[in-house]
Amino acid sequence: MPSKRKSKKTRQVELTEKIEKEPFVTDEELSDHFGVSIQTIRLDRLELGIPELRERIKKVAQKNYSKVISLRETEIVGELIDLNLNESGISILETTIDLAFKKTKVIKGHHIFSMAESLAMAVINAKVALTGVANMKYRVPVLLGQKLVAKAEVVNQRGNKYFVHVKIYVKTEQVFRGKFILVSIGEE
Amino acid sequence: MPSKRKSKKTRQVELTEKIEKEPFVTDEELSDHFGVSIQTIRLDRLELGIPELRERIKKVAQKNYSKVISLRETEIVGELIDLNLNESGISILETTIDLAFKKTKVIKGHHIFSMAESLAMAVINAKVALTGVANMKYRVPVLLGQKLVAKAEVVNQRGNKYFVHVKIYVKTEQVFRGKFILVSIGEE
DNA sequence: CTTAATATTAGTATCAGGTACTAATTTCAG
DNA sequence: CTGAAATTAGTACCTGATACTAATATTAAG
Repeated sequence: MPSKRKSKKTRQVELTEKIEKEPFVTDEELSDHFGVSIQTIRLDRLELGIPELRERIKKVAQKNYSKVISLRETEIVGELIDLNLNESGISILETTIDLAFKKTKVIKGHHIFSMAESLAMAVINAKVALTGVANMKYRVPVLLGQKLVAKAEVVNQRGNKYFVHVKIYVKTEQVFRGKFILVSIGEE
Repeated sequence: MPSKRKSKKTRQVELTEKIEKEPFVTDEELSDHFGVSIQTIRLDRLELGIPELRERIKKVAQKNYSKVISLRETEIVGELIDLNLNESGISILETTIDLAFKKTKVIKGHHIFSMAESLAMAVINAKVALTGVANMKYRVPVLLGQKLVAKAEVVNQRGNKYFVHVKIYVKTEQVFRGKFILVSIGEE
């Protein structure tokens, strides 16, 4: 007869899932939920290498805090690895689960777009640049785990308008191309 | 002679700013930084109504945790207010400071793009849709505070390919148009 | 049934980063 | 010089833990 109380293994699997889903749960709540003592929960966490509540909260906070910074402060998606102002630039982006559709593992289009747009803006030597017009094509879907390399070239400049072409590759295959017209904004 | 140590008022202003910028700082670090005792820091926080470190971390975590959910779970940017599957859809988006360049108050292009893309996907009656090709134009910059109305129309369907036009307006002025080709993905 | 191994529970000391409170000391302005 | 404001000190207590020891319960095997 299987005991009412679940086996250690089952409990640990469920515990992992539960904490994954609800990172803000305390050991005490877990102990209630699984009907075991708090010490058992702690032994489980120890065995499974799951950090304590406060550490989990901190992780969530820091992860998203830095994400906010990387999107809002630096305003560039991906890592800038080469830059010749007003000429060209290269950035790379390791695609993570964050950027993909959960079911298909296909990277969402707007992240690819953001990568291209932010690189285009980075190569322009102006305090603030604004996407005026973008004409773009996605060619093949990008899958989770693929490393994206974006190359931007300034092809023309007229007054405060810059024409920038951005191509994104996975290895040698082009997965995206876009033409950006960026307008630099004065200090007024 | 102005004293080396800043006045209470100055300290409290700087303290507020510092915690605003670095929410992960402890009272002890603050006490070092300002050259006052830890008790003074605590009195300051009490007077200013600034919660303790752990509460601050929790807030950051919860705020961003829910943001992540709203972006990853619902997977639609803006609020869907009308939907005729495989025909048309309308969504609205109130532009907030989050979406804008801090200096110019111009809404970043990729948010507008995301709004259009996600609406285009929403109107397709398929489990998962993927942006295959998008051809788009930004027409006028969108400013912080303007309400965006996106209208999507399915103009054609061939097999698993859907052709969707999305136009985004501020009041009666069109600010964006895009043609999306979406490909529905099977269950395999 | 007994025994050994495994799993669980109990209990204690300790920690970080605080709150809440009381009291002493320092600073400064009038 | 004096009194109010500001600062510092110190204590007890809180939560959600870790780290560790020890006792008890459960289970599986012989």
